[in-house]
Amino acid sequence: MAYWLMKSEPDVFGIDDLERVRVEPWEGVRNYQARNMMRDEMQEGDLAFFYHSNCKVPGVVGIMRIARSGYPDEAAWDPEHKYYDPKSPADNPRWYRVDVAFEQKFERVIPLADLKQAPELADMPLVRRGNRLSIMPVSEAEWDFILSMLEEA
DNA sequence: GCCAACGTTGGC
DNA sequence: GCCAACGTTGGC
Repeated sequence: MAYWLMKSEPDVFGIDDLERVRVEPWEGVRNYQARNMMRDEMQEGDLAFFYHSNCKVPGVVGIMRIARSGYPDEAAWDPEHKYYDPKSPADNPRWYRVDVAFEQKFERVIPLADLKQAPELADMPLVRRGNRLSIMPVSEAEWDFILSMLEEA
């Protein structure tokens, strides 16, 4: 089983939204690196940190589970849709999504500022300057370390 | 709201 | 195939 981290803006879709709907297609990813991970690597049963970006306190806010591995992002086919992409025809889909299921909302946010301070996490794309990758793999050691940060004051 | 960093587009 | 211009991301 693999671990991941997935970013979303809470104003658009946050952990509370996921808790309410329980399962949600993670649509609208329009970056090839992230696409490849969803299409080729994410497996049902994998766990992912839910990360809030572009908000007052960016950070890790909970855990979700991959409920369905990669399949074409149908939003790309709908001209009315925000995520429509005419270059992604139905017979040759360019964009993919996975379904995610709510697992857990943390008692508190683990702020990006704290993640940046931990030498154990220095290799994560998340803490590297200028990195905009919205989906990234997390090693088991990084996963465990981030969870351990919850215990701290 | 600002702006640095990055990915994508499109002219050539 | 290069690279400047542009749009987007996302922290601050």
